[in-house]
Amino acid sequence: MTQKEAAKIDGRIVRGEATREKVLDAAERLFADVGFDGVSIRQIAQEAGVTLGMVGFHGGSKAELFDTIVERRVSVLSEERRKALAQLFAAPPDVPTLRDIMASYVHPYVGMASSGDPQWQAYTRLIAHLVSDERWYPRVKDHYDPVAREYLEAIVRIYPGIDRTRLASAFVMAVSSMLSIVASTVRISSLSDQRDRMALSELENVLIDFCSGGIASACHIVPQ
Amino acid sequence: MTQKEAAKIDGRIVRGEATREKVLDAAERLFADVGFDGVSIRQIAQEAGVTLGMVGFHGGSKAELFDTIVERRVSVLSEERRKALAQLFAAPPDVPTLRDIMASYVHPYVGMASSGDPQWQAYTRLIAHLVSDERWYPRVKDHYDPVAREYLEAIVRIYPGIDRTRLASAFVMAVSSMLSIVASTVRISSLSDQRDRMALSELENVLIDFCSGGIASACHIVPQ
DNA sequence: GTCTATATGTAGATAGAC
DNA sequence: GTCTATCTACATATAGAC
Repeated sequence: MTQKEAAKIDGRIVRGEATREKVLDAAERLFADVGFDGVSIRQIAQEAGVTLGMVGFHGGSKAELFDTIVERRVSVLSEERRKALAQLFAAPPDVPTLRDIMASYVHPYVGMASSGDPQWQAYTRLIAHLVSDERWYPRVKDHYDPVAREYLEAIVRIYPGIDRTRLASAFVMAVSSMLSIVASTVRISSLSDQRDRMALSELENVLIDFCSGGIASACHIVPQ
Repeated sequence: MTQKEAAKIDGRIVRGEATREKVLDAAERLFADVGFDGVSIRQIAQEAGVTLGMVGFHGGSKAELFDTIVERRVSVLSEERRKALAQLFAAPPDVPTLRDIMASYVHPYVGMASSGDPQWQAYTRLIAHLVSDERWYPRVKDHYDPVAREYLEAIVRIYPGIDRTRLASAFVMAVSSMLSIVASTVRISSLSDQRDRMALSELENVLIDFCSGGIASACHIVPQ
């Protein structure tokens, strides 16, 4: 019996899924605003429009709830990036530039943030909290590291003589600036009108120039 | 009557100052580890080795305590940066490079972090939390913005035709990467031995290359 | 699946003795 | 200046009725 058939038969299951999503979405928004410790489960319940018990039932403990929220976004983003990177190397005669590679890393993230989906916007703010959090950073790091390593190797393929230690450090710096600028831009634009969504798209080019130029400079490479 | 004379006459005043410092230092370390909401006043009291009432007496409310901790570092750092920037422009025939300017912004911060003072190390981790925090960021922003503006104007003086909007964005990106990389490096090295303190000094050059190269690239400038 | 009620602990802040 | 004791509110988590 498929899930869909089950949903047909028993209305409570679909209602349950809807409730679960309301809980996760509300928690994502609140965690994004004030971080893990700044939010109470009661606030999440109120934001989601459900009772306190429902948060525990669908989300488990507060920490489990947080983990769930992070994990459901990671795979989507990693998939986008892998596809973008593969596409760059798909046409053998054309060698992608460092800027191309960084653009393919940055663009999916900015794309999610500027898609208009308030949940993805919340997620970018949530992630920005995590990079300075000793408790959660190791976990998200494990999720994002595999793809980041693929990007480092792609850069090494183009610049075989590159200093790998410097490259790794510079890449972390680039990611930090991306997370921070997107989160703060989203934070500002989510308070105002449509016009500001353009700002993020324009900022994307500045960000990509900054990241690729910064890495090139840090690794003593002549971008070409 | 000077404070010192008062201290001589009444021993409680010096003891009180010492207690106050213990409270502020302990709070700084704990806020750095887990952020504002992750710490209880009781934990601060225990870390400082004082009673709960003492934290309230010397630190005021939790928010006031936090403000005090941030403010006592800002002036020191801003002073260092202003001195460094003025020195760059002190010898009129020599025009400082963009890299020189960014180095004079980054170096004081890295210097405090790598000085070995655990309180300055804690502060760098604390600041890293704030940039993604809606409640505190506006306040520290007000503290740091004046000096940042002086740096932007210094860069404009060297590159009069520069795109100021791009420059401002790129500068924020550079600062973000600095805050993040210093905090995470300090976090790692504070758990291990002296040898790792070298790492931050070496990383400083990579960071300065990254920031200046990134800004140059984002502003379509040819660094020279 | 959903709700109410509650068990159990901890939060920030302060009053009052010394 | 310092300590103890306590007020009031809110936290997480779950048991049990529906």
